[in-house]
Amino acid sequence: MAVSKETIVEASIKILNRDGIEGLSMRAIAKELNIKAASLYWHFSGKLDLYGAIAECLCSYYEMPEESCNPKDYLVLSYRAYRAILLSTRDSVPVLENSIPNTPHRLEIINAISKALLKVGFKEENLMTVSNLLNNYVLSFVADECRFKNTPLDKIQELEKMFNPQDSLLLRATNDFDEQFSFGLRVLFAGLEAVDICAR
Amino acid sequence: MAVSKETIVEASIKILNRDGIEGLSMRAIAKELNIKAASLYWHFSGKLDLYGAIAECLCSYYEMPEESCNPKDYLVLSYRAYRAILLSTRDSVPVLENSIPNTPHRLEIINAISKALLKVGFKEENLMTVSNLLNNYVLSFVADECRFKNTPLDKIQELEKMFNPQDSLLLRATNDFDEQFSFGLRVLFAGLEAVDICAR
DNA sequence: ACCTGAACACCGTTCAAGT
DNA sequence: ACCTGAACACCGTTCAAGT
Repeated sequence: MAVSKETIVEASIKILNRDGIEGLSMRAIAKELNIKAASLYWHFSGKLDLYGAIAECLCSYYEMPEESCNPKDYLVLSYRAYRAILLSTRDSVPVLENSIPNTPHRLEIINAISKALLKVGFKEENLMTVSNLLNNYVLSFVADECRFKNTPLDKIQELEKMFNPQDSLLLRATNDFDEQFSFGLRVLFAGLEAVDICAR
Repeated sequence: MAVSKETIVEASIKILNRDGIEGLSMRAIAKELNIKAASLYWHFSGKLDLYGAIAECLCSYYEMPEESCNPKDYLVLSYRAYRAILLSTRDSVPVLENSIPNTPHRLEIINAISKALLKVGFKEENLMTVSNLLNNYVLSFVADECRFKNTPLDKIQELEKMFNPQDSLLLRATNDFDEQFSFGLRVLFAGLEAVDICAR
């Protein structure tokens, strides 16, 4: 049974979750599929092309919120769903960052969010700036979140002592990631409205 | 004449500016200094240790703004200076991201900014959250800025057409990076105040 | 104290050749 | 259409040995 783009992507995601992006070598993917690394180049032009396919697959699981509700809630729900996808697969952030969002599902997400941003009242000329700001927020938040979750407790306490010689404020602050993520979103939306590139 | 940690870092920065982080291999650094790659391991425990030293060196050029002016201006000037350092050396962002900020100059910057954030009125329990938000903003902004500047014009126009079938709004929006950077900072500060984790 | 040679265990990618 | 063997040009890191 011949492999396909789909089975290669599937195997890649399996390896990502097991070994992280460090372990995602062409040879490792090939081994997972019982073929040789060179064969992968018949399906993909190179590693970045494969990253693009992985990212596209991840984004295909994106659950579009209901159109009906008000556009601001829609945006918050969109970004929550975006984060959920990023959290579902280990090291998804560098995969997304190193691939161009020119595939159907990724463009669909971008378009849906762009439309909602315009509905909320952001000026069209600021659309790219605003969506970049929000996109970077989500990506860097999740990257930090994963780094934190993959750091052993003693290392964290070591770092804590450096930044805050008193006591462990850091841990208390960073424990609830859902709440922290929502907090950041509130900050960004409030800020964007206040700086009145918003029409209303 | 034997090399030292300093000359190794110097050579590394030279290579970064010339070839980017892809070109910064242990062998390339050694060649630049007319030694062999294995020798570097007498000075540094590994590549991440070297990244830490490069980051520390870059941060030593940080120009602390005057203490006297009001704390909010101080913060804006701090983040501008931070961005200036990141822009001064190619691919500095991944170097910073992959090293632990436990060296003197980096801690100095973190402490100075923390103090200013508290002065502005942010609650101590939110200090880490707020400074992470701002730090991530600067890093991801500069990463995008560099990506944009290193992308040939025809590639950019190709992408533009994908996101905005009408015309080239993107280019107009992203031309002035200084202004864009300040815009993002204004958004974040306005948002942080509005979400009233700010005491005043 | 500082450096090297040689090796180990890897990478991504190419390409003629196989079926 | 799909895969392989073999090679090319690299990596980071270790370690006994040299001066």
